[in-house]
Amino acid sequence: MRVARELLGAWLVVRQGQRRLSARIVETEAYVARDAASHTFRGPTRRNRSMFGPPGTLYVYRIHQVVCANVVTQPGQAVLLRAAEPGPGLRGDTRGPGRLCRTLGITLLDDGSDVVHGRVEVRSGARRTERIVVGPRVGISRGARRRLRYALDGNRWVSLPRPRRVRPTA
DNA sequence: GAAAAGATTACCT
DNA sequence: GGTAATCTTTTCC
Repeated sequence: MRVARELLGAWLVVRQGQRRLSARIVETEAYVARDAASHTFRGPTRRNRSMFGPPGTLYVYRIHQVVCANVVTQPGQAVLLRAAEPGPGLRGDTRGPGRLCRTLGITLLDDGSDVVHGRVEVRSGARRTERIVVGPRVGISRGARRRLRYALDGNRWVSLPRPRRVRPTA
């Protein structure tokens, strides 16, 4: 979950042919070991196999009609990218994990790729002075109370409901 | 082989 | 604020 905080402010860059779509990550959620809400809770399956890959692996899965993207931190653990602020020239809605992937063009084909050398790239950038807020995770029924959701305080691209509690330690 | 649930989103009242 | 859409993966018989 340390990585979940470090990813805040990082740039997500997707190569789309000649174009490069970029957005700045403003909201994440951590899914850790022995976490009942995690897809890895019941062991490896065909869907979550890339989540057991090495750190830096992209885990993309489908839910309902959309796909969501995660960055693997340790085998079996990952950080869900929930929202981002559109970069220069990027238009579209990137508020929410499904819309973020749709707007940036991330698909199931990117599942298992490397976020350093792959088509979908994460560039850690210097975070500004924004504070980090934490709150309960959303959209899940098990382990929802754990405060593993992180966001940049006051950023308008953070999805609702917004976390409110300012993180205790700087 | 059949049934249930889901890390969501959009649209209705 | 509540519910439906929609379909894949997982789970159970």
